[in-house]
Amino acid sequence: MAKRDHAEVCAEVCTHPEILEKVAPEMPDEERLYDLAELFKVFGDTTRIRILYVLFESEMCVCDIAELLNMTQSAISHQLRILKQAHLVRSRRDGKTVFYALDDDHVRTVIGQGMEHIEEKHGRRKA
Amino acid sequence: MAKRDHAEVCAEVCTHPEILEKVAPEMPDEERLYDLAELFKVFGDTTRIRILYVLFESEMCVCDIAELLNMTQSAISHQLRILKQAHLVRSRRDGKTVFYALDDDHVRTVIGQGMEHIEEKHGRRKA
DNA sequence: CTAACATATGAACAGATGTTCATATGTTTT
DNA sequence: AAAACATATGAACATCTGTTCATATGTTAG
Repeated sequence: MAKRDHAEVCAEVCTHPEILEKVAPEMPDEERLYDLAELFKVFGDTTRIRILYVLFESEMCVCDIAELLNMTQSAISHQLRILKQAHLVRSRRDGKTVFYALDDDHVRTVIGQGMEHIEEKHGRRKA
Repeated sequence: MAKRDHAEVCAEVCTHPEILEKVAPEMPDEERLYDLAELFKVFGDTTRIRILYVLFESEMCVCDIAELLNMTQSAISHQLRILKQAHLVRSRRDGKTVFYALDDDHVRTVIGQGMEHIEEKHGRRKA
């Protein structure tokens, strides 16, 4: 037993294999982690972030959002669909127009934390 | 003044233009919003989320992470670079090995809120 | 210095993503 | 019913993203 698979050598040498055995069972299901990444993917687009910010202020129809963000109605509609599927916005129909609003308080928290993070790390004003 | 550009008709008709004027000035700089989206983009990948989760437990070297997630050392290293650029992890060298750890408490908060969100919306256990 | 090892990085490729364009759906008005 | 309007959606296209492969960098041991 002089040698094993080359790929596995490190795990036995470079640090503590007992950590691996401790951490592994603590990991959430693959599916949960996948869903979580999918959720953040939704936040990870400028257009969608801008839409969410706009909706912080008040509910709004597709056309207003498009006007406000200076984008196509189609583009906004596509993005709203994604936001809705992620349960970040909800919609309400009133005649011809459809109003969108934030669906969830987590949106504010998550975005707030994100903002705090970048202001702390990026935009250091003083020492 | 019977008609204007077709594209702008909606904004004057479908809802309240005064909202547009109220909301527009409340929007953060384009640059801030861009940075925010960039940050969430970093969270929006399964591999990186898994890395962050692993680091919840303890600091760890590249090789251990690769082993734990059953991925290439190269792939992990690439992702760690992205996480580091986003100030989500920091690294410390000890001889040949480099240890990575969470750089920020916002990471825990953001991921926590994300988890809460999906558990609430997705994984409804009962009515 | 050289060998061995842990990590980093550049190029390339496949797959995912956002916008546009054309058009469909659904609602109100006449 | 038809016209007008707000919104939704499918296909196509260009761009971005993550992994792999090969190799470079940096550190320690001999």
